[in-house]
Amino acid sequence: MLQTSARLLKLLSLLEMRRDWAGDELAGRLEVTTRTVRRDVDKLRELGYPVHATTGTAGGYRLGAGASMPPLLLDDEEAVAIAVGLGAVVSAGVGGMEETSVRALAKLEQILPPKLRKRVGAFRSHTVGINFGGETVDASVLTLLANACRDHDRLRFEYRAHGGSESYRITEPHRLARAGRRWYLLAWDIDKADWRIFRVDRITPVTPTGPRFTPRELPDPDVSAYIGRKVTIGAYQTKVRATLHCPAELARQRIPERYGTVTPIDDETCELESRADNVDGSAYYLASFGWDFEVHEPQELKDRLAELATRLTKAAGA
Amino acid sequence: MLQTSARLLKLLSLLEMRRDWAGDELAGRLEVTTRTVRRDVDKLRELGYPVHATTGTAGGYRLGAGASMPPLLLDDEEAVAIAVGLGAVVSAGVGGMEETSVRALAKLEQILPPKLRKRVGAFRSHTVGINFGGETVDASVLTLLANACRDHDRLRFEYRAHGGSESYRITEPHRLARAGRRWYLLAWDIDKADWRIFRVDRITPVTPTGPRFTPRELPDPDVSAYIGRKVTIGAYQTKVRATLHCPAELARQRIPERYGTVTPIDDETCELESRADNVDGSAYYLASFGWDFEVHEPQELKDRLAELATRLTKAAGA
DNA sequence: TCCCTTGAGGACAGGACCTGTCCGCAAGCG
DNA sequence: CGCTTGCGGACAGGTCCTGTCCTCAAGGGA
Repeated sequence: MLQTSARLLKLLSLLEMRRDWAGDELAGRLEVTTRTVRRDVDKLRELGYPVHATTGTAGGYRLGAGASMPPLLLDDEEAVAIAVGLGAVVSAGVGGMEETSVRALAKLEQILPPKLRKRVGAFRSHTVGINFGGETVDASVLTLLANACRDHDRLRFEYRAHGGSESYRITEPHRLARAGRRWYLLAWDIDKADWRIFRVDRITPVTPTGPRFTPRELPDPDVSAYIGRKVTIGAYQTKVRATLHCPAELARQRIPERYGTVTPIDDETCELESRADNVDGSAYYLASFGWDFEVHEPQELKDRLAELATRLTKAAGA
Repeated sequence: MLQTSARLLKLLSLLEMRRDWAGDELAGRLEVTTRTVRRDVDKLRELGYPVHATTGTAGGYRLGAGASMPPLLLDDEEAVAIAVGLGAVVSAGVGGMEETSVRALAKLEQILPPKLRKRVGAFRSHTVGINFGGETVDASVLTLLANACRDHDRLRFEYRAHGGSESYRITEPHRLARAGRRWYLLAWDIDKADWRIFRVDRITPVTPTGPRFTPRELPDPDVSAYIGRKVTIGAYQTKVRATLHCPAELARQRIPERYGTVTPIDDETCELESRADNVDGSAYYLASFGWDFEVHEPQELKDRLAELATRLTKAAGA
């Protein structure tokens, strides 16, 4: 019964929208009797979505957190907000779990009504990006690649090689992965008849995507490791060592374990050790804490800091 | 029929998961005949979710983008990724549409299974935050406040006033809003019997939330404007004027309209004018472009840059 | 061009399911 | 104690669902 299914969905949407609902209200909204509401609530429960109910004057229904994830019923604005937000996170590479985020974003964008997609696009172009020293990647390119991987669609794109020369590639995209601060695409290059790793920020995809292909066996089951091996230069290569003039506890609060390790020296200072792929990023990151610090290595970072200091001195004026 | 509804949901989930599905496959997954699959597909279409179908050898079903947003069926990982990502965006205040993002996040967290919620929490604490000069706000505090506003739950919290003194507040929370780089809560303070505006980063909420209350008429229908008027100090108050040593076009590419206006001076330089609430933020932002620049006002920003330059000189070592 | 594959959809029959109505019960709350 | 609100059994009429069978239509490959 279509009406029943639609009503169940609507009921779920109502329950997600507000926390407490009286049976009466729900019945009114759904245009059925309260008896039917009770039955529908039961159905949701049978489907595994725990709807709590309380009796008495202030009673009502309330959707709880269950064992599995219920369908998310978003209104237009929320959908746009998630697309924009997730896009910002993904393209800046913050938050961790990058691949999954891209997958989720791709899923969302695929079913996003065109009207909303436009709004997302408009927002992305007018929004201050999170850009923390590293290059950002266009979120729409990422979702396009993610979808092509998922759907085994052949992909054609312009690729700007390191030297600046452009080439036209026809590929069978297999995986999207992050290494360091960059996104990479692992794909089978048709013309070269071999696996290639492409930097996503150098890709300009050609739409529409091509015909479907049958996936090949990957050159290595652990794609991240494979990319990490192949893309030797750049990613998380340089060791950074610095003394921070602040208590270790404070530093630990501000600096996530993921970024690096903090070792106390005395009550007032501590040592930070981490790896960075991007000297600029590290420079801004260290500067942003507001503590005094000294960098011991790499020299490159010290040079960059000196350079930055010069620029800022000039910027501050006479 | 429960089975039918559940099957429709499962069908939708399958269609969201992969792009192309053969009728056979779907029938197998759903354990019904292909005839029933066809009928179910029809039902989805009637519900407004456009399912395209192609005949022939490479035929199959495919979910398209419709007029309205279909329910998002996320797997566990995707749900966690969205919660983490959106949390990062919201607490850093990037991406725009802050209020809606918080609403969406609150909705998601409310139905997030406890197991996943733990994973989200773990991730948040181990993750490098986006922290661009401004204070970040705890995403879980924000969602808690958003939910309290939505559900009209009384809220108790510890509040650290400007001077550092703590007070215990019992409030009726009404709205959450951003002004400048900060989050504010507009609430009715029970003890003071008046409206108060609280900075979210100074709030430590006490769980659980209290009993429900009936919302009052807001002191001003335009809450942002109201907060903007009341919170005179800080928010987007200072005018920033700087000369950038780069072509105007380039600057316009990097600097979103939202942040400020760029006026060309000559082919090599341009002027940037914007407003900032946060001198630190502006300092890092300007520095991050990699162009030479000079700040004309405010003096505070120049001081900060000079200070930063000193620190960086020291950091770069002898 | 022909044939195979795959989706579309009408007809049919048996059965499952849904809904509204009526009613007695239980649990909060004042 | 009484009011409000949710719970759920029973019942009857009607709707809807499913599998089966069959004929078409539209791509794609040989």
